[in-house]
Amino acid sequence: MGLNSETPPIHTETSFSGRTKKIVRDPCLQPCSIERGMRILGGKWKGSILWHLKDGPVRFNDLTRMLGGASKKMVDQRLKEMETIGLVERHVLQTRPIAVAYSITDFGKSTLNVLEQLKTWAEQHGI
Amino acid sequence: MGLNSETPPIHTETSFSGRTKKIVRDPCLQPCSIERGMRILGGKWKGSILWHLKDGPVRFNDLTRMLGGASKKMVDQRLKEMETIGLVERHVLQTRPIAVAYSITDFGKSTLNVLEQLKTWAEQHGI
DNA sequence: CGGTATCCTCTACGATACTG
DNA sequence: CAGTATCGTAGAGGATACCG
Repeated sequence: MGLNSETPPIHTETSFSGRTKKIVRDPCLQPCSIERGMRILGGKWKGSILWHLKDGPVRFNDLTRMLGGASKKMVDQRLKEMETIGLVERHVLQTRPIAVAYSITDFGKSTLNVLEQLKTWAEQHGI
Repeated sequence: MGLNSETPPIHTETSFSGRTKKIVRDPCLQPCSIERGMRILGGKWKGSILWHLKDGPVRFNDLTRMLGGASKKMVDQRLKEMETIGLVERHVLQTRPIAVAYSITDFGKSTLNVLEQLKTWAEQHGI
């Protein structure tokens, strides 16, 4: 699964319409694949979320607690982003009160190597 | 080389002084090492910079061109951050006009595994 | 060439309160 | 419980101009 299959070009276009200057510079269309990868995983809580889901589904509030410091709003936003990308899945459990669990997809699992390396690196260097 | 050797605690402290509410929440003091690692490497251009320096010193303007879309200001900021952390080194070449080259340190090289994994992942999944 | 300085916009993110 | 709504601020980051 992928988002697009070709290396996208740098897209820096400047158009003038009357006095209005509009610059189109899509931050995801980067020439360097590392940069593009970082745009997906490098967000503020994304790596951690993925990591905390690796051992099984986790419920929303539990997740926010695990992240220690992230507001519900932020976690919600990141989860939605990651759901549309296909990194995580959302499951509604029919209970009262309602419960929602998030799980990692196969695509999400494909990032765990990278994250593990990052974790190892961080720990080895006392980050 | 490391920044600190122990896992820092969550530091979320709320203090009231009169009417003023001040919340201390240092973004670098995260319980999850992945999150902390991301704070170092996950910044907007840091991974790419490191990657482009891996084959030898690169001059400032060349670097900005390689990054394709980053302003001089941004590159400058990132480089300074990364210099103080010890990821890169700055060398002034005595020429006219002046030339400055940046190189990767040993500590910087220690990140290349992670970045390589990220690159591979991104390319395999068409990111 | 390798930056600084200035200005300005936009959005990331936190706090807080509310809802089905 | 799992969000949504609203508001507010700090800072990220771009444009532009200037300098030794």
